[in-house]
Amino acid sequence: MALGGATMDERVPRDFETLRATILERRQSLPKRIAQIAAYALDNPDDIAFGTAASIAASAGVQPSTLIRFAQQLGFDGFTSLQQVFRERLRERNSSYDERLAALRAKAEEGAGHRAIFDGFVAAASTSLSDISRTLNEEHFEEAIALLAKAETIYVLAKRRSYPVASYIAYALGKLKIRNQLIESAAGLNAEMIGFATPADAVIAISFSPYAPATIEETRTISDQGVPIVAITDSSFSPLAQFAKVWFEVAEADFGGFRSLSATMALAMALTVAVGEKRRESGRKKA
Amino acid sequence: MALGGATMDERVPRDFETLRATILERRQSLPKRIAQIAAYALDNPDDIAFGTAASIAASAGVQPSTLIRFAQQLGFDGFTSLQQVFRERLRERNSSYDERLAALRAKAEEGAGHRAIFDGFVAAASTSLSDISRTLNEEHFEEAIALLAKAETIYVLAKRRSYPVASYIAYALGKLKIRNQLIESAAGLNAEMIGFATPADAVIAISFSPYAPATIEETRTISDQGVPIVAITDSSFSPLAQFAKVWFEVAEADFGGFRSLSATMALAMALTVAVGEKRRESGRKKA
DNA sequence: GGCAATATGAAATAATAATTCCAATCCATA
DNA sequence: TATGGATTGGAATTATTATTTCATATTGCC
Repeated sequence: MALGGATMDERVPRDFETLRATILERRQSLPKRIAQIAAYALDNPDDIAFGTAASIAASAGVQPSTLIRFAQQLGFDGFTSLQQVFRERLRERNSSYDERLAALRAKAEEGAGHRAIFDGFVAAASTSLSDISRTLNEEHFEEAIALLAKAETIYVLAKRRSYPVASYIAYALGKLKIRNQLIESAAGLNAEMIGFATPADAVIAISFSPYAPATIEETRTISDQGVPIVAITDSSFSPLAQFAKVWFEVAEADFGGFRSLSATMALAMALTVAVGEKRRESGRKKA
Repeated sequence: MALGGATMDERVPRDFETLRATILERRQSLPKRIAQIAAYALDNPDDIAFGTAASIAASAGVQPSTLIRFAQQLGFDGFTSLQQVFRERLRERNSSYDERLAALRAKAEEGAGHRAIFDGFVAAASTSLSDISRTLNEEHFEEAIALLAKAETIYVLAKRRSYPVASYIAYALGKLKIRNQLIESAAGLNAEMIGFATPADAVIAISFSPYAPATIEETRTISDQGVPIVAITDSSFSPLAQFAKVWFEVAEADFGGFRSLSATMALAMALTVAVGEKRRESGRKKA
């Protein structure tokens, strides 16, 4: 009996894109282990290009024979010829990458197409990141961590453009099992929520110009209750700064009227994880 | 008597640039055939990376044994270890940030202060950005824009980790006066909201592994209603991909267990703004 | 031009890696 | 729940590839 493999009409994918398309098309019908190696192949194409059948199989958690069966199902006569496709891809990419990049730059500069918009946002994000990594005040950073680490509940306060950052902070704090409360306006009960905060808690408030009046108001209120505040904002003249124990000035580059959030996000994540770390440490000390 | 090779003080070049320099420096003193293979190696580094000793030797017009002698003269113990340097070079071109990230991770793990955590998040974000800017499929990008631009209402669907992106998209679409609906679960009315979508609308669905079951379910439902879907996800094997008209694969680097969102954010913003642009264009044409 | 040291070619050998084969397991179907 | 077919794991086999060896050629030096 013939193997499924090389019947007459079978087209063997010669280039990576075709191969990729073929795999995706068939993935529903692939057996479990074969599907596993298929996913691994598309996710780590470089490993396929460089590894040996045994090493790749081990990384993907299957037997070498499965890897060969996978190749054969696709119409190749063995692993070696499948590997050629992955190698070819690397060669082509590297040889033409510089040229392609140059072409893209030229196109973007003459303002053609939507790619320029994408490149603009990527550039804005990169700029913001390198900016914040240069200017971050480490003392403030440590202070903020200390302040947040000893809070009973961390309140997270942000509206409009800053809201995505707040929701990611809330998500991350939750994952780290740190009690937190995101102040959202859905039910119009913000004032009540805020009322529960005490000086034993802490607040992360985020707001950029034009500052959402609600954020300012709520920050003022919560500050009056004696709750310490860590603020992330875009200028030392920000109305948030006056209420905050510690504040960070983050300059985000903008493109097409929308400012990047990447620097703020990076800072927010670093704060969150560092607070988690600090809590683990002091928890250990106490125990 | 010993071969010239491995005397005590000999430093074996570990990276391509050092190797290259070493070869150029010694080339005067190399015997004829060795010089021949040396020249070939520098001119066709990709061949060295992927070929077999026999095939390379044939292309360069020498014997395999010469190739091995060449490697040994440089201090390697054989062709195989020389070849590693050429392969490493190809890999590094793709991911030069990866090493830096790995180093930062190690540093953060051995408790080297909170600054390392911050640097880690910045590095993860930069890596993700440079990655997506290299791999974005422009055709898919244009398709997605076209599809979203002609939608009556754009539904935005994401949970948990992806939710911040969704909320930013909703914010930006609102600013651009594009009708949109963020599918949130607050009131438990998702099913009803989704029910309103028609084939004249469109969906942006975002989900990363581990895929929130609710997102998958809702995407399936809305897809069954014939609403075209643009998906942003992290692997072509993502369950979202099968429902989507167009999908983007975004590989976000992670740090401390939290993946960056910067690439996804940049893509999301670019999509949003490009859709706004496209609408203005076609609006003008009609008027 | 002769001698020694070095370099080269070609085939033999050793090492490594791909592939095949068969028994065990899983899965769907009656 | 029994049965047949497909799938999988793991070792045995085969193929490929790197390396070594040794005889031969070349080069530089006296």
